[in-house]
Amino acid sequence: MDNEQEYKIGEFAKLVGLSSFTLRYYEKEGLIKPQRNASGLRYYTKADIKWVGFLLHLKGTGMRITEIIKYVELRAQGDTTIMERRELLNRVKDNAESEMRELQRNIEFISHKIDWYDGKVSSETNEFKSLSFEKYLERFAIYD
Amino acid sequence: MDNEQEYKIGEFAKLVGLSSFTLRYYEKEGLIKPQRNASGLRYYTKADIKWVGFLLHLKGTGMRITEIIKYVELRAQGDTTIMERRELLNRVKDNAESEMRELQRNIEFISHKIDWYDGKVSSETNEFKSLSFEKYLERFAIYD
DNA sequence: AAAACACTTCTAGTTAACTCTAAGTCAAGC
DNA sequence: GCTTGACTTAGAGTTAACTAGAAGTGTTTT
Repeated sequence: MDNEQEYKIGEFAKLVGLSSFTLRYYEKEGLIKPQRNASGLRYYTKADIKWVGFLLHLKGTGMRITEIIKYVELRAQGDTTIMERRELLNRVKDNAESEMRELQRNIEFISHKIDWYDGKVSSETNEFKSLSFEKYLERFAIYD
Repeated sequence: MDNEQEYKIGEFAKLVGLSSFTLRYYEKEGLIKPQRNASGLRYYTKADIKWVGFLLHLKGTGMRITEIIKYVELRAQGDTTIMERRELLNRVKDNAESEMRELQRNIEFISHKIDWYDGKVSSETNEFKSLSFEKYLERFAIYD
């Protein structure tokens, strides 16, 4: 098993889609701890690829870097913090889910607007009262 | 019909959930054009409530203010820009939808993690290889 | 041995969308 | 008539997460 492949910061950056700047920044913040070789150069492994993948998933749910740091610190404290970590993730998940419902509603709204542009919405099925909205826009258009 | 209710900026701000600062900022950017009374004070109407609602839906799909301004300008140019506006909204919608799929994936990931914390994921059904992830975290936890 | 890349610390700039202050005037509501 | 709120312009501050540059040294690759 040649599992012990090591990557220098530049290669690793390309691999995970982050810049070297960002990787050093994350390290300074405590999010990544690459190893060092005899000359002091950073080396990243396949485990780091997974870890960064995890980071990006957390970030993708809207979790702030400070929260991710908190998670990492809790993990470092061992098994006594398992419930706390679970609850942290649960809060993050709840937030992400309500963000998603919100996004869904906004997409629906904009879809109706597009349908209106396509002439697919008749005035009797027009939930969003586009016509009065358009009337507003007409007044709006008067100005400059 | 007492439809012609008018609101001063402070009232209106509370009504739509924005600050007076933000309303003046939006106005400066060209997103809102409230009317003025004889003394020069801004007055907002019910049409403005709808308009701000629309704005917030657009903003909620990730549309930038500069894009919303572009939309407003297109509308002011009249019916010849209808297709352009439709396509603008369509691009915004596509972006929002792919953002939503991304968010969905991230939520799924985090849900799996929570399940793992709950001990609900057995090692044979573990798609996300949490165990090796945890092994990584163990190594990670070595460092202070 | 030269080019390309990595190391350090420190510091400053970027971006979007606000958010607020100053300073002085004016209007509205009780 | 006093308090609260609105008006103006101009400009500074905030936030998060990068992003970059200087300046000088060391390492790796070709």
